[in-house]
Amino acid sequence: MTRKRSLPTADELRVWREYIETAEALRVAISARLQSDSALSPGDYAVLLALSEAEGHRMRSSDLAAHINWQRSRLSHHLGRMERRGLIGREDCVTDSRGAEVVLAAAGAEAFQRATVPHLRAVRELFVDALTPEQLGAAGEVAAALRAHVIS
Amino acid sequence: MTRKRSLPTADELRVWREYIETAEALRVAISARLQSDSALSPGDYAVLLALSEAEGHRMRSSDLAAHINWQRSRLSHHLGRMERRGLIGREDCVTDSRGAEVVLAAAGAEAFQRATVPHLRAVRELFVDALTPEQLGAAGEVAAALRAHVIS
DNA sequence: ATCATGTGATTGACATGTCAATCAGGAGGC
DNA sequence: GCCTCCTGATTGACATGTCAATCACATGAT
Repeated sequence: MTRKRSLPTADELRVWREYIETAEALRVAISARLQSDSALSPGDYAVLLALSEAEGHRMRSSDLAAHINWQRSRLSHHLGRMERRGLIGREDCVTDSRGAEVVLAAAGAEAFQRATVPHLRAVRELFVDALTPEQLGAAGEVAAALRAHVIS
Repeated sequence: MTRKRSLPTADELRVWREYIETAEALRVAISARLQSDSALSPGDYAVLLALSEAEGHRMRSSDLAAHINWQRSRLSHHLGRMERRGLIGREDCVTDSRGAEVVLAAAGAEAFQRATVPHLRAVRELFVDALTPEQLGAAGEVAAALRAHVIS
């Protein structure tokens, strides 16, 4: 009957705003917990998590960037800051002189240890506990549908 | 029977990651559309939208910050950049010499006009069209539940 | 070997965001 | 008036993020 509308209705727009603002508020809240529990930013945590799970607690810079889905230049800047704080180190790569290996430093491993349980607890308290099991399932489905649509 | 777990299960964690990463990916995708359609950032758009809807296309700086839910310092920095680009202007406030009034400039009004329809179309295409009506409703409920829980 | 081309990583310039400090002007008590 | 305290707004220092340019080395063709 009616042609497909090209613009969202007021209700659809309201849901969009709630969706995006809520996700942002959650991100901020979880970041704040992480920061106060362990003095790590979400970026620090992502890097340290990847290194902790890596063979020998070390990884090629490019592989690390791909693993956490970052641009290389972003990683390079972030590693510079993390290196200054003693959380990670950088070494030359044996098999490719262009390459750099990122190594988990002792302080980094310790900070990550300190961060992980409180962080997971925060995810549970702020996200999982806010939703009924049905809502949690729905959230997963919505994310999957959106992801499939955005990527394609 | 079992005590409440303090940490999320692997499934719960997976949903969390999908949720937060998808929201981020959507934010980036919508930003990119906005940027290429109108050379405006999401921050620019929020400011221009508020000014466009304001009486006389002008607003007190603090009111504007409260309206779009920004810290005052963030707004101040952003207005500085927008002023340099000629999108807005700043005038002294008549009733309070401390205050500043932010005014929509001609270039800002024009850029906003150019941005709004493509932006709404992008929201429809990337968000609304990705979801069934049931999923859209569920997304709204999930956001409401999370928001209520995070705020409290 | 040398040269062109591609790849790994860093860098610089800039936009964006936070926090704490500052600064100017209002508001009330005296 | 004058002093103190509160409030509106800006600023500076820094963390974070993007993009384009750069630089060094690897790789393959000749």
